[in-house]
Amino acid sequence: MHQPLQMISADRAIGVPARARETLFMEGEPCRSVLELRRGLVRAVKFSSEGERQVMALFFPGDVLGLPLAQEHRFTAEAVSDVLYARQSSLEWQTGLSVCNSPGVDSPLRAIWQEEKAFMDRGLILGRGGIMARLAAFLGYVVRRLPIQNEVYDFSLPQGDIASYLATSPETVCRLMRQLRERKIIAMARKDKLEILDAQWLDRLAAGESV
Amino acid sequence: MHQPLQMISADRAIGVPARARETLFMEGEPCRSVLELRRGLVRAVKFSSEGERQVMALFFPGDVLGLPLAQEHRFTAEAVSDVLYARQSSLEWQTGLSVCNSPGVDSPLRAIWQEEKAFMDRGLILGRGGIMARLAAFLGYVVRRLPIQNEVYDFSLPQGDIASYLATSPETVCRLMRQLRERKIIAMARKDKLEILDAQWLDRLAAGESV
DNA sequence: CGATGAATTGAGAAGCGTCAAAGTACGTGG
DNA sequence: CCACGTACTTTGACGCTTCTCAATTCATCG
Repeated sequence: MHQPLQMISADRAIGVPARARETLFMEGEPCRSVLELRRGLVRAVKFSSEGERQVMALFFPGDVLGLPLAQEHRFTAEAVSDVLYARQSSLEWQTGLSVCNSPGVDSPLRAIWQEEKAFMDRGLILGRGGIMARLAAFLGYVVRRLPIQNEVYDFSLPQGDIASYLATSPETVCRLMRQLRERKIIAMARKDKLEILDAQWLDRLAAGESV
Repeated sequence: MHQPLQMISADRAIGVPARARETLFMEGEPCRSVLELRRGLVRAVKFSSEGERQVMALFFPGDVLGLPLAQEHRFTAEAVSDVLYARQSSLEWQTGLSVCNSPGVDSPLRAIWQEEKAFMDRGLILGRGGIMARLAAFLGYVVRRLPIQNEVYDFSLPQGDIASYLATSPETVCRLMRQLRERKIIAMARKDKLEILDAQWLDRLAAGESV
């Protein structure tokens, strides 16, 4: 199932590869290393006490995840698509904390904030009334973080994950996406290609206007 | 409106008082001090880009909030009830970071994680289907963090705040709370006193069983 | 070329939001 | 001490949104 990675050293620059749906680290596991995502999407997953699975956050190229704020990882990280990432030892990272009391903070604190923000962003999105508002806000959010290639975004994110992230059902996600397509607000030439045709309209939907 | 606080020094031990609904710090304001809550409840509020208000997290006695992960505060902190808190200079706190690379981590990192967790907990609650599940999970959560006095919790939290936290309407919160009272799952002798009569049942509701 | 998981679509029912109005608690000022 | 204003809670009625279930089509991979 999960193809074993060959742990070639000296890929600090290039990055370690992982296949779609592979688990990068698991909740509860001791924090051994910090990951910096280079390519692809990673989802943070948590299981509520009753065992229900939830996508709590998404991480994009450039993001750092798995910071050792506690002894153990606070969530499970899974590759959504095929990814490339770099690893750093947690201890190494922690020693980096000592050197950051300079006023120009571009330090580990920034990384912590960036990781935390991913979770807070979901809260902000889930707080909206109406699933269309959530979806529109979500698309706006994702698009701001996704690498763009001539107007088209690489959107290889299963609708099941979107549904879980938005706390709704896959069917609803599908129907609302179709609406957005029919109204020419977005376009999807392929299932994994996203284009925003009318960003303003999307914003208005995110604001809760039914239009 | 906001009674000016007299900034008596040497209340590091006792704590500074603030009245209900007072703003402790505002989003965007530069991080000057870190707060440690001693008594009462504080809510973290954010305004979505369209100006809609959201309660993103709650802080309980013992919690630390306002950590300078960035230059500016990432949310607005408001006293829900009358509160007592201690202040520490942000710079002082930051220098504390340097001294924490020991393995026994009971350091600033723990405080960061605790603050972040408040936001993540909301995400976990909002992820559930059915508002009753959310409310039940919320009550279970709150109760685990609230100081108890012989079986009865001090629950001075307006339903409007609960509604905002749960991303629902105040009316729905009211109706569901009444259901819980009628089913003898909770009891509220007064509006600000909460008692859990059947914790197991509450858990089942939180798990999504309609029962 | 089948097999597996994801996306799609429809129909029906229930949950929940909205609007409107009245009731309650609490602090403030006369 | 009472009257009033403000903020919060409660309740009802109505209708849309969204979930659930089920069936079909579509993609991807072996």
